Amino acid sequence: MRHAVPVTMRAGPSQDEVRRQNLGALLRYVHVHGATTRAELTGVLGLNRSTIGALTADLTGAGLVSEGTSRETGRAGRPSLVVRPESERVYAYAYSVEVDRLRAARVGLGGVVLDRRELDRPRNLLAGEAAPLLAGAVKEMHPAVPADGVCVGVGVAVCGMVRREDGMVRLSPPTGWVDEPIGAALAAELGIDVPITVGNVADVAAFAEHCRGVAAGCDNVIYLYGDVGVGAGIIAGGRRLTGHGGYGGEVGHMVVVREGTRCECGSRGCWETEIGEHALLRAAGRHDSRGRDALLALFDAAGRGDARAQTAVRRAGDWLGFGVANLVNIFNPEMVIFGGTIRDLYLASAAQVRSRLNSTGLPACLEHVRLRTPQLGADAALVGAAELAFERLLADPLAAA
Amino acid sequence: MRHAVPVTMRAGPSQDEVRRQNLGALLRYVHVHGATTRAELTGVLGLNRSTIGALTADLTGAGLVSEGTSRETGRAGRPSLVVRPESERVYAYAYSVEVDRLRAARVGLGGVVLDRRELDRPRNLLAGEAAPLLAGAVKEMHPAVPADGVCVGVGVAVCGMVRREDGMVRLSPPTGWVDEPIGAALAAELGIDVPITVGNVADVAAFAEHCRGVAAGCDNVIYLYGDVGVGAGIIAGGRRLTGHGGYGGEVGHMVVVREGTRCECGSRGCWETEIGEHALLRAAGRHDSRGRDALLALFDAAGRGDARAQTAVRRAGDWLGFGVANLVNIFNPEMVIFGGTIRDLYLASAAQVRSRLNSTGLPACLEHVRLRTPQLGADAALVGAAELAFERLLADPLAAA
DNA sequence: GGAATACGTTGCCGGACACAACAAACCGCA
DNA sequence: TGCGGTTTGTTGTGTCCGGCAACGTATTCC
Repeated sequence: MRHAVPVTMRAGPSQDEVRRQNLGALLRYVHVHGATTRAELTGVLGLNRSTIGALTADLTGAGLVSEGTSRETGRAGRPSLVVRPESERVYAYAYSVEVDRLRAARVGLGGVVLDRRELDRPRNLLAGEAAPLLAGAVKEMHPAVPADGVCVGVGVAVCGMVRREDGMVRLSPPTGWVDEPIGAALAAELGIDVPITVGNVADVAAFAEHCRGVAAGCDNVIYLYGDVGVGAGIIAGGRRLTGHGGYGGEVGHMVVVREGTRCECGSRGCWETEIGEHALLRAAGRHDSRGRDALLALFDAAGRGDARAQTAVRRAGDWLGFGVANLVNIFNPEMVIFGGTIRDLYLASAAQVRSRLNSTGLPACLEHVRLRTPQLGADAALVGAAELAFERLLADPLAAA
Repeated sequence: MRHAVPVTMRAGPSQDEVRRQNLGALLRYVHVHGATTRAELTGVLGLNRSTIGALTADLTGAGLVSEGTSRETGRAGRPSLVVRPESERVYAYAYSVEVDRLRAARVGLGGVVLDRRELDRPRNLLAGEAAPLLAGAVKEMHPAVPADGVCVGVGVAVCGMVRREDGMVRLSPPTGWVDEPIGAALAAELGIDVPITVGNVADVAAFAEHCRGVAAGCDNVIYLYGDVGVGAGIIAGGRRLTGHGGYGGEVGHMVVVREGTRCECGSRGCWETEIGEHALLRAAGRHDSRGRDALLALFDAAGRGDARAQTAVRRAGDWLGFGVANLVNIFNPEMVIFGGTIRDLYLASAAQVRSRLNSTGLPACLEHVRLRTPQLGADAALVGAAELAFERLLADPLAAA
């Protein structure tokens, strides 16, 4: 008996899909690389001059890009027109829900942060209460939007497990959220009729670094992100690894000590019980402190020679290298990026990380791994969240504009 | 300073690429699903009747498919022509290099094994010596090939880490291979001028199960494969996870016990030191035996109530569930398949596996996971290896034929 | 045996890109 | 300042591909 035939089998693209893809490729290029001459686009996209001309005409007509004369090139020949993204006019709203902060930004096409608001987030603030605050920030930013501005979408970054299909936050120990429908709540609160996409912080930060950060051009990347817990955004074969439900990348709950410390997730010995914020502060005897500042103070103390702090940091660095080695063996990535608090831990214990990585990783997998810290800084989550929204535009520029 | 512009940026497909993709989609469909009526193809591929007609005409002209009248359908109307793959004429050679066996097969388009040879593999047989044997098997099979037969490629499955770019076997503890260029050796030995693709056994078996086995239609799959060691073939987002160099999926060397048993890879406490063949036999006190038969005898003894065997099996089952939980948390797959000796271990200790998986896996990740055993049996590696070779044909049918 | 149904085939159409020819803009040099 | 060389934008033409509609054909049902 033959199994059920899948309803959709990807056939090749039809005529107009070719056009959509080419428009998307052109727009994506100027979105990622900034203003670009038509001559350069011809070379990079491998299309004919006339085709590039037609594509830019379409995009200009839709108000997504504008053309201008280039600065003097110093070379002979007619100067090529420069295509630049309409960063001021075409934008997305980006949110980041963090442990103790709510952040909102208006991000222009091309990845520029045009405007931003930040609020403290009281502990135990649920999605239903956070949504009005976030929507309020947007309303505050609204007057600065040009009259002909067009919002192409909303992206949200949350430090938790997000169901891909509807943006439900299934579990987020740092914020205390369990099954909080932040996507739906925001949709109800914001009047505007644009799609809302929710993603995990580590995922979107990885996405951002892959688009326009250290990992540009790398198709196999693991981005470790630590706040209270530890998560990963994984790029495999150039695409985000989301898993079936959208929960992929929960490396913080990879168990590394069989009957180890109890974890918030209910299991024991998870990786984050060894390299997370709590673990480090506890190991250093600082049971009462918490938060990123406390962690930085700890690293600082270790740097200044505090023996107990040093022991705790080295131990955590060793565990960091251990987990990274496991991930490297599983994924064979080209680059591992240490973000959030993990960045600080890595910088404070690079020797331990490398040592353990080299002893535990398979030689072949270690050959081309580069260990890096993020390039985009604190805005990575916002830029990445906006990137989620822009994806829809880039997939079909004319329809979304 | 802007980073270096990537040399290639995927533009949309050109005109003839559309044709290639549609030809590939049609050929892939009949390759995977067997003989199909043109009417059904019209529905599944979403193309017009006339287009399907033109595509099949092209493929028929290239000798890749043939058309015939269908059996009576019982429905009114003119019966649709049936498109079937030219399984007898279009074929690939598939090899499998296992611990103690060398296997070769001629696999027809559609995935049918047309002919096969098996040889014992003496321990310590290197690639340079294996290649002539494998080539000899092909020469033996040659007389049975029809006069107008066309070989579209060669695929090789090896139980080890394979460099993707050139098919070099970097490390294969079971066979004792280190940096053995099996791809190049086979290319030199076989006179035929066809591309040779080498892959890891677990990878190709996963590929086969994803194409035409239990995992058909599942886009996020982990296929665990055990022989002496343990590896995984991983399908993420519908595509094989190869990693940067091709070494992805080495889950057997995920360390689960920090300073555990020494592993052949040089590290300690790797997962396969707890669930591999050696580990099981050792734990059951059967230090002198080895190989799959010994393992089956062990499971048999456990099933009959042998206390020591039961303890060993349950313990290994628990570790199996433990590692699967880690992988499920990282990948959020839709299905986990237990193949090779891991299949037997799973069947002998399903209760332990599930119990540990449920206690260690994150609830959200466990929601839709299905645990399965392979559907393709012992031929999975050969069929999968052939699939590697067919991939090139399916990507551009007319050029490859 | 005729009506109904479903399918293959053919010719035509519009969309998309490549190509070639021409026009435009810039540089360098005399 | 003027001219050739160079590079690029623009426009018209050609080719390819898939959709569409009309027609012919093969089968079932009544």
